[in-house]
Amino acid sequence: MTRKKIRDIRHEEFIVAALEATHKRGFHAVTMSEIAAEIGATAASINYYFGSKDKLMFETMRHLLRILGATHKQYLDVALDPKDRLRAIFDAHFDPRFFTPQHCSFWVQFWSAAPYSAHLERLHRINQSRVKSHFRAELAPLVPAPFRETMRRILQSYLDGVWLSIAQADRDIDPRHALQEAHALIELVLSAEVGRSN
Amino acid sequence: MTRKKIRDIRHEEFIVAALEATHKRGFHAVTMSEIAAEIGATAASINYYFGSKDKLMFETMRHLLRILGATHKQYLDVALDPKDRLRAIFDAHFDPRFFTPQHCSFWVQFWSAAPYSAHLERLHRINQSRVKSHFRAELAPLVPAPFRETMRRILQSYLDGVWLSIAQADRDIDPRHALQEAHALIELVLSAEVGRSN
DNA sequence: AATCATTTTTTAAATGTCTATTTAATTTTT
DNA sequence: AAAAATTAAATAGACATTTAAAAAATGATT
Repeated sequence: MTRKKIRDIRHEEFIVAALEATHKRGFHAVTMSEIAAEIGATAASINYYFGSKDKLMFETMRHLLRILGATHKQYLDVALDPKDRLRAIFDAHFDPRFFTPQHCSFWVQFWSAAPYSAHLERLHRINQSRVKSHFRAELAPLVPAPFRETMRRILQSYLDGVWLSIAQADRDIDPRHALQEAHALIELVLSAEVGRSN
Repeated sequence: MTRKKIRDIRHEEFIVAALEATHKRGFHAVTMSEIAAEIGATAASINYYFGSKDKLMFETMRHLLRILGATHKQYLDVALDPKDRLRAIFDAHFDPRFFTPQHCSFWVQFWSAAPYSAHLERLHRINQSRVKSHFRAELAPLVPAPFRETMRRILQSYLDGVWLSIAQADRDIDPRHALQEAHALIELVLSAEVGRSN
């Protein structure tokens, strides 16, 4: 077995700490010391490993995006038909491993911070177009071209909106319920009578 | 004519300044000086009129909520049937007076800041339940009870999601297009075949 | 109209706090 | 012994808020 390097262990620990501390205190309000305290370390060691607070936040976000991508891939691998593939996007976003208050909080704060940081914005844009092109590809065999973009934007806005509402609600959320509702929306979109838009 | 008090003039000026400056720099990054500079004033005068930065932000948010409420009322007043009344919620949110990059930015940042400020959270909760109960009331005559809550959450999440995407996109947005798409979603929701909700 | 006292508005500068980052030394691991 | 990891303390900059004084407006009285 490849013995884990301390560097890698700390990287992961601090990222988890950043998620937790940010959830508690907010993206901007959270301090280096608070994050470090989360794992009984000291602020200086964050800089030793990450270089700066911004870089830690950046890496934390990348971490979330990697999980999301990998989870999505898993669902795609077992999808049997076009509808399954479309569902896979929601399945990934609403996967219990991913769909936690901590993650939703961080995600929403990332959204609101992205327009003001070149690095975060780049990350955001990359993910946004990734999701967009997946939606497009999966909708292609299911929805006729003239309505496809409208349906895509509806689905994508809905997806973002749900995350937002989770980040706000402090009560615990049931991923299965969110997923069920997303599937209901998919049915709705796919059952749309062609010819009556607006 | 009631001559406007200086106090009222400044109140409005600073709120507009806060919206503009926050749009440029972000909710947390923006400084008192930047806001004041927006109207050629000085940071100290903000405190003279508002007491603190937090209070200015609070008042700015209240200002947005007042506009939203009033606009909604206008649309309700001319609504002829239940569907119009449902549309009125979207009409208000997507009204050109309201649906600007500045407003969307501020709104999204408010969302992400609310969980960490008792005052902002209260404001947020009030608005959230206001919108929620309007949706419920307007959907009542249009959608049978078993599906109503699901449909409401879909519509409401979609609404929030659109705002989010506007705050991100720096390109200008066409309110009419957003509205058209919202109306398409309403049609979709109302045309749902009862009995097939996955 | 003009003066002047009073109140309102505005500002420059001072204050004090908070916090990311750096540094230099210490502890732990290899 | 050398390298890696960790920390306490120092540094430095940013910024909201306070303070005390100046400037502008107000209005009553000549």
